[in-house]
Amino acid sequence: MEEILGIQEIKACPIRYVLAINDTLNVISGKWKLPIIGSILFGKKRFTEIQRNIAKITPRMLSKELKELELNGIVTRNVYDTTPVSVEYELSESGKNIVEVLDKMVDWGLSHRKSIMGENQK
Amino acid sequence: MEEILGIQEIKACPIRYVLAINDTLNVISGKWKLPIIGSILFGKKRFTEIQRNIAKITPRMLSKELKELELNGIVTRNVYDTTPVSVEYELSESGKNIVEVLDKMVDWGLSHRKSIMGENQK
DNA sequence: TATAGTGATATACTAAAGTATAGTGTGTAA
DNA sequence: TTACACACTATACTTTAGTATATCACTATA
Repeated sequence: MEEILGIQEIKACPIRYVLAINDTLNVISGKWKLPIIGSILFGKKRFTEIQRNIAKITPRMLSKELKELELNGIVTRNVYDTTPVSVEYELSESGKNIVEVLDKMVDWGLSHRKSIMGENQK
Repeated sequence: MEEILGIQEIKACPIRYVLAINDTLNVISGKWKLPIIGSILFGKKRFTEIQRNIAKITPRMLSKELKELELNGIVTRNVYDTTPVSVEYELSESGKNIVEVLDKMVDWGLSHRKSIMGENQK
């Protein structure tokens, strides 16, 4: 029943629904966006802290992705006038809410894994 | 409150949660996977029907993506022994359930869009 | 016999995403 | 004054994703 509702929403399929899905995908797809979101999910962090948090990310990628996330309103960049300047990155409200999407993805991912295991045991 | 629950789920952050999110992302990211899922969401379809459904997809891409979706257990391929053979593609149960994830993505995408509009009007 | 449809595959290419490595300007601590 | 931390940027490169175009074996219809 719940599934049918979802289907009908997509069935109506106005362009803005497709756009909304794409917006969401753009925020979370790519190799580094999720790790970055994960890293600042429980509080603001500085550039180098995030970098230390995420194994193998290069400063180039971190800088590039943070800029993109900021531009898209997912991350807020706070510059403090200390010497030397310190910069903290934080999730916006929207950024925090994405957790709801991630939770659904975890649910689906886990149940899909289970269903595949079941197949293999047949 | 609901948000906090989600956060704590991720906070525990065992490797399999991260894997689950990645599984889900792999199913829906890329240029053609969502259009393909959309095309067969309301019933099985044949190769050429899907191709006609999705503007500008090449047979190479459709073939490649369908294979991948089948391998990942999202799509089922049914071959009928007619002359010439006809092949129908259909979403698996898991494939159908992904709609729940998509719905959440629509919700977040729309509310994020709204929040950004609000910013611009300040 | 020619033409078109079905369900693809092969080869070669371009574009986008990501990596490697080095370097910048500022300040602090030994 | 040497060395290191911070917050990056620049240049060049490789890898992956996606495109373009041609072709295949088969069959049905004109």
